[in-house]
Amino acid sequence: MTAVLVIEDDDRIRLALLLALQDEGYDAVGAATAEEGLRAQRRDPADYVLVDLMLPGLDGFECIRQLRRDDDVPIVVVSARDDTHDIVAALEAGADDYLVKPVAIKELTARLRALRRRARAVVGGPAVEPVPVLAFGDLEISPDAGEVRRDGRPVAVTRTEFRLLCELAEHAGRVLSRQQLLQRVWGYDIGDERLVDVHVGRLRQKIEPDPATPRHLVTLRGMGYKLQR
Amino acid sequence: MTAVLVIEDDDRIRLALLLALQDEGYDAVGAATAEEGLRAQRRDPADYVLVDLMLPGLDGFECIRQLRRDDDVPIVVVSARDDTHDIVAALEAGADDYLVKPVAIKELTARLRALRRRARAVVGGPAVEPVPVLAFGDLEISPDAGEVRRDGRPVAVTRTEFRLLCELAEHAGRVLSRQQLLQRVWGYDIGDERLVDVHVGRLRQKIEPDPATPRHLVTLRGMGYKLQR
DNA sequence: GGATCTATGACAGTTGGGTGACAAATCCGC
DNA sequence: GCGGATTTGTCACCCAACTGTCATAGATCC
Repeated sequence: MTAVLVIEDDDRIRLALLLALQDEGYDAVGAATAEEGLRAQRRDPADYVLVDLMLPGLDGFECIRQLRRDDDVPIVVVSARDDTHDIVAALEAGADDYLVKPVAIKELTARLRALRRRARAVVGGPAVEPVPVLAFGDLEISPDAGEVRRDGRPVAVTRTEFRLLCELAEHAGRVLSRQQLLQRVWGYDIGDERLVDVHVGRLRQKIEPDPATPRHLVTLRGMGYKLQR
Repeated sequence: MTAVLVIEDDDRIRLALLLALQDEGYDAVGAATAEEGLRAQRRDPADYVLVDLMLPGLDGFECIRQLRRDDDVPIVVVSARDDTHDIVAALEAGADDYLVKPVAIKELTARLRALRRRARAVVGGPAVEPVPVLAFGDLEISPDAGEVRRDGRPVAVTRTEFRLLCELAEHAGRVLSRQQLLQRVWGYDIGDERLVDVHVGRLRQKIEPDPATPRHLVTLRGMGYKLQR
């Protein structure tokens, strides 16, 4: 059965969603806080996660980022706030869809089905499907395969380096500030920005032909880092 | 460049969408009917398709089904109708997302990016998100990339110069007083206005073919500076 | 021609980023 | 569990690049 995790602090709404989803044939479980939800998803991963934005403690955005960090589960935001800023921020954080309360259960399930078509394409599909690769000149990154190659030869990078690289690759050509990187790779709200420098330095040692004069992973003084061709 | 096909019969809306998407760095093309859109997509497949539901002749639902029949392109419905029935029907027909007019362009592009994360896995999909560029003749400024180009060649500018340039570019064609620039670039309420001169001068050295007779970054004596084509 | 506004070169103080060293934390084979 | 290897985060130092100030020269207006 398809399992859905509903992270929502309002008991009435959570219950209503759970019942409606169960009516539609889903195996729905609830969590009242982000922390609880994250724990539940780690323990027993659902096929979809519904998350509210305004949660006590860890808020929805942070919750999304943390979910996304170690899971590719489709995430749908269900929020009372109908504000472009929130929508963009939630999607940037890693959400797949954003619905404004009150939601029609039929629409919700239709959107879940639409998401499944895409999500399933990743895991299922033909066995010999070409692994998606982001290429930057002589540099190749396969986020799904967890692999980095230079000139076709595999390069051993650590997990943190890999996440950092993926984050930069995902936004190739754009500057990402140290803050943004800390936020997206480490999930820190605040923290020592120099940490990013160190990992960028280490990454350069591995992926740049000449680490002293980076060609791909470049510094924009005062702004941040970016990955380019 | 990432291509978007916009299928929408209302000329005004189609044009507005095309312009907004082009501003965001997409290669956007339009079609006024479903038939025209289908033909365009077969001839020269875009990376995303935006489609209206109420189209003359073949309607949006049918259009989606036909697109879906021979293409896995992400499809986003942009419709004036905010009705659960329509939403469910469109998603069932094969659409990936559904937005209600009027759409915020920032939300639209955020949703396209979110879709890309999912779609990428299928066929390699669109590579990386395009980076918006402001163009002034031979001068290109890309706020997101933190990059300035002249005649296509990158120009190294410092952070302050870059901010100054972006501020001027954002209000292209309009005079900005030294006060305004100080306020917006430096955040000073008061301060030495000469400071602006110095940075304008440095910027000219870098972006003007002949810094002594500026063509883009011009002085309006007694008023301030402006950036023009 | 004088007053006012702008351009620019020089300079010193400051900032920002690269890097190596090191200790804590984590992983891994046994 | 245990011990070594690897990874991770913190720190401090150094250098290069950047910034703001000032003085002077040049341009423009009336």
